[in-house]
Amino acid sequence: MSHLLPQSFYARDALTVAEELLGQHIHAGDVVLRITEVEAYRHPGDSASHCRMGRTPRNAPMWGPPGHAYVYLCYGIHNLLNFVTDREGEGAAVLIRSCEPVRGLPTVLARRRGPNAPVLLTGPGKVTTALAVDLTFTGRPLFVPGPLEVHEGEAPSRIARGPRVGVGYAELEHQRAPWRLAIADCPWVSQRATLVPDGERAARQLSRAARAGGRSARPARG
DNA sequence: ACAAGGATCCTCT
DNA sequence: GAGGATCCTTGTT
Repeated sequence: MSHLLPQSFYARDALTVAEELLGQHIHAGDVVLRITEVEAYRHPGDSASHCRMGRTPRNAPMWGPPGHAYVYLCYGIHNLLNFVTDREGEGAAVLIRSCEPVRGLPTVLARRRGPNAPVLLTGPGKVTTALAVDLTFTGRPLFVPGPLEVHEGEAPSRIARGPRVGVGYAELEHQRAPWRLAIADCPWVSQRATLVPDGERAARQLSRAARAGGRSARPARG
């Protein structure tokens, strides 16, 4: 028996919700996926967010009450799944980027085209394909019984952070913000090279300084 | 009404 | 590592 996350879970800052979404389970029909990688799109003033231009018909769910899905079409091809956070009237959400299969693997494989193996669920377009989530899911609540639910899963032992992917159009500050979060040392994560596990940033700076012969280490990035 | 470009994925070199 | 697929949203004329 698993437990639906309440709407209050989502009624917080997107970065906090993103962190706590890692390890939780998405239920859609017979498929259950464990969330392994997310990105926070924050309110206010996040120039990488779809809400950067204010309220529009497409991003309306992001401004609505928390705990609802926001699904949009990316590059004319992929449906990307977000969970709305913060309060009604604030445009913020968490993008679900990667998952680990928990149940319904045959269904997931049947929905998939292309190679399987480690890239099966690493990337936001693949997650929606596996869940059969499309644009009709936008605005739907996640905290009541229905076709798309989020349940309590297993919290990760360690988290890694890095810059968000594909936001080159944003201001530098928001390109670099470490608002992509993933379960550390988890194979079900995309673009792992740019992620740093919590607690290792200081260690990396030290070793970099050592390699540079103790001379001027460059200032930390981000 | 028009043009531009995108929170990606896959294939091929 | 580069490019094409593919179409909707958005801002501009």
